[in-house]
Amino acid sequence: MSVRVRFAPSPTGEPHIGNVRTVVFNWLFARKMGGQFILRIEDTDRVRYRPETIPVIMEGLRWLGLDWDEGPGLEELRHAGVENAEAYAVGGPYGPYIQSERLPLYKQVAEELVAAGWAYRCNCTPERLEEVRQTQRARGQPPMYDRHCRYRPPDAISPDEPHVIRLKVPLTGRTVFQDVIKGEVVFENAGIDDQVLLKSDGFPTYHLAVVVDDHYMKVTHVIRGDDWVPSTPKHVLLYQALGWDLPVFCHVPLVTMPGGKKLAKREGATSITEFRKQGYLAEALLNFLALLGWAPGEGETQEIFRREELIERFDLYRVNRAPAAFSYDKLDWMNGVYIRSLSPDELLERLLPFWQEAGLVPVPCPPPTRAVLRRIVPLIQERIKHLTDVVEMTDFFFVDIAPPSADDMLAQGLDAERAREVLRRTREVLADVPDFSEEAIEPPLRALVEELGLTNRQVFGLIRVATTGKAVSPPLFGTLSILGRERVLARLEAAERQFQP
RNA sequence: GCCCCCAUCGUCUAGCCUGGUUAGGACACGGGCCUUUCAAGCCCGAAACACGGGUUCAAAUCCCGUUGGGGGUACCA
Repeated sequence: MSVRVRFAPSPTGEPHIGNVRTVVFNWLFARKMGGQFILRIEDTDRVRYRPETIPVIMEGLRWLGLDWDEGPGLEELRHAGVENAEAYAVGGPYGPYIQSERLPLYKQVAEELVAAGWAYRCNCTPERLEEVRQTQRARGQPPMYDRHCRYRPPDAISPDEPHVIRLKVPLTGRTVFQDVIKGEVVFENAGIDDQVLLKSDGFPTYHLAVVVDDHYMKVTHVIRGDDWVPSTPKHVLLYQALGWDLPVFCHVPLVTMPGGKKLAKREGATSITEFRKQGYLAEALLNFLALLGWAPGEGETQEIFRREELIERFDLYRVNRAPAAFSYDKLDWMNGVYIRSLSPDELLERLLPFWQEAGLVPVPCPPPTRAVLRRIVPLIQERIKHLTDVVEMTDFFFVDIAPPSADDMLAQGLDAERAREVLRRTREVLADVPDFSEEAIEPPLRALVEELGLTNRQVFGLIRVATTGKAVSPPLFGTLSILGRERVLARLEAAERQFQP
């Protein structure tokens, strides 16, 4: 039987990076096993529901290269109010893939459970429930539903009045399940709450919906975050009540923030959209995420794995049991590695939107500008860790700079008189070179250093500040060449004027 | 509180299952080389088996406990 796994986000916002890592494991496992990866939208929480996040979630997955074999089709996406639904519709033989489109199914299963004595109706008010919990807490007891309605006559609550349906958890015994990375996990039934399966608004809770859908969608491996472990016995009970085969459970450890603390906005990106905006490459993020909690083992020290290599080597059974802290440092390094591995043309394509976003390059990019960009790229390729870094590093190519302060230009220890001389002589030399190519510029400039009896650092440093306005810039000769004679001479002159009394 | 999970350098990890390693790699960090700045690259360095008991000739590896961390405890997922 073919492996079938799923990612089932709740459209209440963008999944945080820990969830995304879990998706990566699901996807990798499906691809590795030649199985199917299913996308299912779990929109059963009507209070927090935000339909506009559905396409955002899908865009994120696509950007990362995590394609799904089955998922919401055209009609369901339109029902959900997704604009441009055609762009996202995939469909599949076990749809619908949006839970709000499957309500009758959940209702039917819940009623079957009631009829079979595995569930019961409950019309306790939220107020009563809260009261019960309060007193339990006060007594130091675990807060659980007190099963008030469980012991009322079956016809005490009419199917027509508002009520919920709860799972009738066995009072004794234990529920056991096997987990791919944890092994056997045991729960005492006495500690398991009579979970609500069907809410009073007719929507199922996660617990009912996930079991029903995973069953009917023929999901073979439930790979999800560790936080679901305590709910799993409820699901197991449901499978048993329904007489359905259990899927293989695999609870992967959670991802924490660098400090080891819970994932939270604040410091750094937490969603795919944010990483994308901050100039990370999809292939770098994928590589990084795959290695967060998983390693090929067997003494392997390689860390850079292309998508195909990840698929080939990924092993669900080797996923680490301990939680992993997200490391922006390591991601940044890896992003740099991927940036450096790109061809200059490819890098240019990736960089273009960031230059445009910053307003440095027009949209669309005119061919002559593109030619200039193509010359800039090799100069900055090994100097950026994020695509966004290019903006600050190259802005002086596109906009006029203010003449640098005298202080900035004297940072290399020259006095004003000397600095003026250097700038003047540089201007003379550069005015004379036959063409403004890097090759034509470098030798006379080096000769000038000799002539003035100064160091490379002193002379080139000054020229750098004068022409780019920065103490740190791409390599000088290439930079000057791209800037062009006219602008270089003008900036040198402006810089020189800074020393006029 | 109760339940569940987890524990190797600061971080990600290899090693653990099938006890015997100078406990390996990477990021970050420190130093050096290269060098027009910054990077990149190369070399070197510092850095870990949480603690306590067992079992054993031998424990990072197996068992128990402690501590610590995380998760769950909703008509959220």
